[in-house]
Amino acid sequence: MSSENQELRKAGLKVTLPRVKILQLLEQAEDDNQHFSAEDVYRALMESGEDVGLATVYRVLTQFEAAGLVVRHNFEAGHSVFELAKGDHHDHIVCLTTGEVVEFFDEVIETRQRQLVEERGYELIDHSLVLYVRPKKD
Amino acid sequence: MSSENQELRKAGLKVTLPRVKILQLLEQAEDDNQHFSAEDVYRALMESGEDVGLATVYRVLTQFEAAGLVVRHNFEAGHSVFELAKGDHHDHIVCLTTGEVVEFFDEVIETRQRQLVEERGYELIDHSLVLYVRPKKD
DNA sequence: CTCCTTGCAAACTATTTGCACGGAG
DNA sequence: CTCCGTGCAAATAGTTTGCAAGGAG
Repeated sequence: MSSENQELRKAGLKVTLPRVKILQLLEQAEDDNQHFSAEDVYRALMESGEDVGLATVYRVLTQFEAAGLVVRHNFEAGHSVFELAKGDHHDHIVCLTTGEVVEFFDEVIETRQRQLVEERGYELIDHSLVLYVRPKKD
Repeated sequence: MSSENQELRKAGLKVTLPRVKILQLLEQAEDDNQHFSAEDVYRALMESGEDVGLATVYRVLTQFEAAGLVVRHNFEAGHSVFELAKGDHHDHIVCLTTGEVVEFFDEVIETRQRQLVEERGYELIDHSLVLYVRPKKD
């Protein structure tokens, strides 16, 4: 019994082929390419011969997000990308030249954010930090 | 001769009614409401009796962005908001309860960002930091 | 069996573009 | 005058939804 099935059940979702396939795909993602658009997922499924509709991909990803299995990012306008929720929070560095996405976590920044928000009488619910970079030339 | 006209010329744009009106609107924005979607701008113009097409609003805002007069943000998926570029860089706190947007600038975070990117062999081109909050209940 | 899911197509939302006319310089 | 800029409608891109058929428990 694959672990995906249990994760799905735990999330209150029936174990169906599209859900299992999509979850597998996200879990098997290379370290350097863990961020997928709905199209990416759709294309990958097509290529491995799975006959899943794009609408289903969107539905499944949205359900996964609601269940906390997946996190949705909006690095750029016009489309979302999804990545498997690995429990740990992290922010992103997006390379404008190569499109590469690097994850990072920095306690100094995290702490400072909480402080700034507190000072202004708010409670920090979530945050999004994206650093857009280019390879250092020299 | 209004200052808007000069700003437009400096940006290499002809002085036309839609451009002047939109620029005025952005400049006259209240301190607590400086972030407009294209729809917001369009609606405001309609209400003041100006007959400008939504397509033109998009075109003008995009030109303003290219000219550096305006900055575009994607706080949430599905639509952009624009604010007048005031020269200074700042980040945003978005209240999930009231929709309010507060600007802030923190040197500790700014410095740290540059550091993190350098360490990884990149050059920081731009960044986007949005803190999503709720009013502190007590 | 009974719902939850799915595929497909149509619907939607935000934004962009083609085109002929109108206005700025 | 000569183009650039504009309004309108049609086109696009990403995402969502209605519906009837299919599948999980």
